[in-house]
Amino acid sequence: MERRQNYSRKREAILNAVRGTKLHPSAEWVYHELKPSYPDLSLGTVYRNLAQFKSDGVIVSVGTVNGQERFDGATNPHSHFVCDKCGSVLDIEGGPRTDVCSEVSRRYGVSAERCDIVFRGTCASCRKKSEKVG
Amino acid sequence: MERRQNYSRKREAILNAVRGTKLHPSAEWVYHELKPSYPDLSLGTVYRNLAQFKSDGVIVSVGTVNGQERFDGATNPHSHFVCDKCGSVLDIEGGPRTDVCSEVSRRYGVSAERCDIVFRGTCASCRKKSEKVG
DNA sequence: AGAAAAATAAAAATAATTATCAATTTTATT
DNA sequence: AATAAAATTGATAATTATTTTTATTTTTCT
Repeated sequence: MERRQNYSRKREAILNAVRGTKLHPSAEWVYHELKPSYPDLSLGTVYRNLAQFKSDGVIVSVGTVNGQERFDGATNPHSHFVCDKCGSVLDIEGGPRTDVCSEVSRRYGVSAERCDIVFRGTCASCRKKSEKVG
Repeated sequence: MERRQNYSRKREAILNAVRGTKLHPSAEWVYHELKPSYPDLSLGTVYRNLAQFKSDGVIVSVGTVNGQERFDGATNPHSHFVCDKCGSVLDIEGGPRTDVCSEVSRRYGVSAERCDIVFRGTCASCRKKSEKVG
């Protein structure tokens, strides 16, 4: 008989933590989020499980922001906005991504399976702060 | 009188190394590329100058591939393809990026200045290799 | 319950990047 | 060309994010 997956409490909690926020969290964030409820949680476990989820396609990597990899529990095709000032990540809905992927695959002879679109600039909140100061 | 920039031999060589390749190199790559011609070149100098160029907008970051930041000396708007197997990065020309940026800025109240589109999958060369093996 | 397999904690190890600082190179001035 | 001032560098240490290791614990199977 084949093994079940996801049969650890902590593994479940890690996945739920990623799915339960719009913050596109880092491993560190997940760790600190769960530490109160799971006092013996280890940071290595968070990293190990996030890597597993990512390679299983259960979660997705948004890329590296300020040196830390950020994750997204929503796997439906969408883009992201990253604030260069505070590093916050925002979901951007829409966009004809699968079309573009097959177009690129054909034109360049590659096999483009995913297409990550990342907008960068200043988020609304940081824009307000800049106005007040400068 | 104001200071000139770029008045170091090594700094110039670093910029030329990035501009002179389509490989979208990492700091390490640039270092090994220049080491023969500049035997006393230090890796820290490469990192320091790449960071400077990047913040000056003279070069651009393609993002992190296998834990290493990759750079592009071409700053004209274009997208990239990253091979998940070998980590090679390919330029993808075209795409209505500035339009999309202002659209996103308006819709989400942010200030999207750049839009990085990264395709991921398997490159032509790695596809061939897979065919031979599997 | 008890054995086998998988997952974990804690700590050490790695790898990429950044900071430090004395020495060198470059530029400006004489 | 000599010199002073400023910027840049090499070498090394320090950080930081992430991965690996191993003994122990948890989970599943019987």
